[in-house]
Amino acid sequence: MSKRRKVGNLLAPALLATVIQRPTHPYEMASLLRARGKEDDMEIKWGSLYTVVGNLVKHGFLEVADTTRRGARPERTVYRITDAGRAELVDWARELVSIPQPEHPKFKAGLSVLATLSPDEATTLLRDRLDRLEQAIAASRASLTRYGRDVPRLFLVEDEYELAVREAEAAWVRSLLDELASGAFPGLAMWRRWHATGEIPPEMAELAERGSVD
Amino acid sequence: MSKRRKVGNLLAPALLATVIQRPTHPYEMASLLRARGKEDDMEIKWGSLYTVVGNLVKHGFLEVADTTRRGARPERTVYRITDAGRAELVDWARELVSIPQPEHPKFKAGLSVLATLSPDEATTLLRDRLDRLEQAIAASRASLTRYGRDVPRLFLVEDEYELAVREAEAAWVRSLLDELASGAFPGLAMWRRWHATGEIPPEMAELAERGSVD
DNA sequence: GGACACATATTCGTTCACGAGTATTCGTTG
DNA sequence: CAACGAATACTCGTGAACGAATATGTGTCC
Repeated sequence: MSKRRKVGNLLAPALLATVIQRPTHPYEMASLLRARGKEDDMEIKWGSLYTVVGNLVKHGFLEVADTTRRGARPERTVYRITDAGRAELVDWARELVSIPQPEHPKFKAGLSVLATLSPDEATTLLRDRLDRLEQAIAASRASLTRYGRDVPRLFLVEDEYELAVREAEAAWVRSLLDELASGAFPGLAMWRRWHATGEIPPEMAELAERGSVD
Repeated sequence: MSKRRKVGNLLAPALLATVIQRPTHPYEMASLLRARGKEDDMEIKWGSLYTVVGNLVKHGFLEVADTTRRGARPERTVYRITDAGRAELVDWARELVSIPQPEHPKFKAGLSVLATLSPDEATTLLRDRLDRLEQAIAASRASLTRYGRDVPRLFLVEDEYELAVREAEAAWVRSLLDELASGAFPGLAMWRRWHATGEIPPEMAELAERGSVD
């Protein structure tokens, strides 16, 4: 499938896209990213920053342009992008945009063990999530409007995308909650009985053994 | 925020949820998960499986129940869940369900470097993505209907969730494509000119320096 | 009946991500 | 003008994640 990259960390394309504008030192790359509101995108980890820059250099995507010192502060190494780096950035961008990848959000992991909770508790927790989601959505919408005033739309698409996805999630949770509240959720009675008595319902017994070894 | 777990890997709750049914050896945990169609959820990595089980043991969430051998095959170690393990599973499930976490899908990383591509190429690539998304959605829908025949809805919620999110993504991409095709996308002319001439448009010059150091 | 693919079951070594620490300087507030 | 918090700039060690290798068992197709 998608050929495996020499440098795999998703911080890398963001860094390349920063350095492509002009040579920079690592700390400034992070600072520029942050100023553009990508902190949420990338959650910049200081530990990774220097490792990733190092790897980019090792594979010829960046090269040292200069080293300077201001006062007694640690020395700065300023990096410049190479032709290979430009090529890698464009190629990677193409791949990221055009090929949907299976994602593994935490919520999915949570849903896949939802059965460990009782239906009543699940309902309460889902309601909590919905509240939090709605708050996050409102905040995100507000911040988009604010940024929208002086940042071109082109640099806000990721945030618009995220907002759209979060809204879809909220809608889905809402509809699940409806089914749980109204009792329309199929198998709800079984689920409830199972948690009340602790007995594995016959409908599930055979199911649980699927994939056994031996 | 969410207190940091002794064992952080999201494979862990899935494993605990498997072992809670009856004692099992690692390979069988994976095999059971796979049979339940969680392979996509978790993308089981053989390398991680044994590390994670080991860590679960180290922190007292699992304990050795038995070791057996069949023929000349490697020895199996069968694990059993502990009370601490049960508590951890439930607590973790609660957290995963009720607290939305910032996610970092690859597409978002792609969108955040979308400007490195020309508007025309971006359009083509987004169309590719939409095609692939639609195929994935159709496949996912088909598999849900098939499973739905004999697996209770409760064990398919993650897949329903994923489907809903993918559909939202497709809708969002579609609407972005419309704006690009019709020319309604704000700043499209600027974006196009910039890629044609290579000159940084004045609207962006000041923007690009935001967050500079010094 | 022999060959080949697929399943069983795990170990090991390497790479990589990242948290936490460090040391200086700047800006601000009382 | 002193003091303190924030920003600057990076280093290092730990531990987790994973790829790849290993080796036998089992089913099946001709």
